[in-house]
Amino acid sequence: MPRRPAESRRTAPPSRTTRLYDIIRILRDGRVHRAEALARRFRVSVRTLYRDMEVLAASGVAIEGTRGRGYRMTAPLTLPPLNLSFEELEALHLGLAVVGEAGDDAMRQAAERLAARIDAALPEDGGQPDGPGGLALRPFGDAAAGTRHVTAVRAAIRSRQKLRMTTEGPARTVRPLKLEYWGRIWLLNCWCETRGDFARERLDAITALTVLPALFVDEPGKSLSDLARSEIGAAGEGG
Amino acid sequence: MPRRPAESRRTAPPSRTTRLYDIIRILRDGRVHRAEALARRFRVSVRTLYRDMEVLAASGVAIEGTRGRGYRMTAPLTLPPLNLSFEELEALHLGLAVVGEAGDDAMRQAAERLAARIDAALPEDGGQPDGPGGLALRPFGDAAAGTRHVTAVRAAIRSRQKLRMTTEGPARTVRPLKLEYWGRIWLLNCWCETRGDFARERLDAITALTVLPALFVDEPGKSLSDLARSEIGAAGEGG
DNA sequence: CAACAACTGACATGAAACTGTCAGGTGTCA
DNA sequence: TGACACCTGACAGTTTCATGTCAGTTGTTG
Repeated sequence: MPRRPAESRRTAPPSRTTRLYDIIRILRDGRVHRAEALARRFRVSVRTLYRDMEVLAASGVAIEGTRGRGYRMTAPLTLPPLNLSFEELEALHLGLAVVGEAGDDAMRQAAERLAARIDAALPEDGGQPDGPGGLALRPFGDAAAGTRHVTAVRAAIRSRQKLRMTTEGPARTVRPLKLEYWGRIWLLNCWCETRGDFARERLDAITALTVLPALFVDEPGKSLSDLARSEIGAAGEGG
Repeated sequence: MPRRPAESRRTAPPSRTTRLYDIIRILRDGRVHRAEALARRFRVSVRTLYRDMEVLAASGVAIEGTRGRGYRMTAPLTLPPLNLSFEELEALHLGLAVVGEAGDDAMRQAAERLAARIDAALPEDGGQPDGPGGLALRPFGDAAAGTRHVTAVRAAIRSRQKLRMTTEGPARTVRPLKLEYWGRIWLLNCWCETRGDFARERLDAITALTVLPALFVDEPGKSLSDLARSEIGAAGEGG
């Protein structure tokens, strides 16, 4: 059967794809729509309209149908498929983790929901997701535990407040100097008052953290620039 | 023509959808692959392989083909289409704005790039995007300006540090009490020492902000609970 | 400049998808 | 409890899509 030229689509019944997009546009008004009315509007059977709704739902469009009532869209915003570098994924994850800790209730819940859904959308085994469009990558996992303290630590660095922290040993008092980020792991560089030496602590290993009211000032041999010098010395020796 | 039962797919040539997913899996190694080799591997013609690449690219998969060389994937991570509530979009945007301000250089750049691309992916006019899967909604706009001070203000609230701020009048010293979030606008509820009264300031209106070392304690009539009582009183009178 | 490999349109064929019809089941609401 | 409207499987007929073939174009690299 010879294919109709594209311009005849204006008078031909619309393709299924076109109809699906049009259904989305209509539903975006947030109102309830009955399948029979939509079917009539697109001049298809109600069975076809039910098939359409099934396909849209399977494609990830947030549609909900209720017996005795009709269809409505539950999330009117849709991001298209996004290709991310690893850095962008980390930024996305970190940003949602920060909002998940620091935002007000509604914002925190929204951030947590979104992070969970992004996590679910990126399964670890690379398996094919149920619906079309998805791709498999790696999960967010427990990285939120590592970001839990970022906000507090960063603020303490800025306001030069000492920290009392526990990792696996006894609690220690430290002067937080700088944060580093190594792909999913945050490292705190600090002067440890308890041990009298510089230390590097992974934030995800901190089990208890208290921001102390005590402030600190730079002292010779214990500042960020001293840390940098000791690193340069160590790097020089190492080769 | 009777439809083959699903289980016979295991011995039948794979469906196009399966092949497309398999192509993505292969390309994810980051290496260059020639179309002829992929075609041989999937036992299809090279023309079909070229059609597949066109469909994958149109679906948002980050593939690039170079004449004389082959195909490779340029962004190995892909988020599928995500349906977002307005709150989730705000959380996403806020999270990226925070990382864009607070992250280290690589993280900040990644956050800014991603926010820009999300912004671009949600055009204002609600038009149908070029490829399948995407939907149009509203742009991010300039909300980052309003989030610039969130981190500092929140930390000041927690550590009970006074703030010196300028909006459109002269600089004022305030005691930050609580932050509220009203869909893209952050409001700071505070006791204004300069004016001797409670005040509500929009964070995006703050042009200069300094976190003072001075701390404050609750005083009768000037605390968060006093603010709540004054709000209840006003609400009671109003209706 | 030649080799390499991406890239594209047109056509015919067979397979797959879409559609309407039919019959029947199910949850919500007043 | 009845009205309402969602929901689903099976079947047959129609339409669309995927594919291979063919011929030709184009950009990159050494």
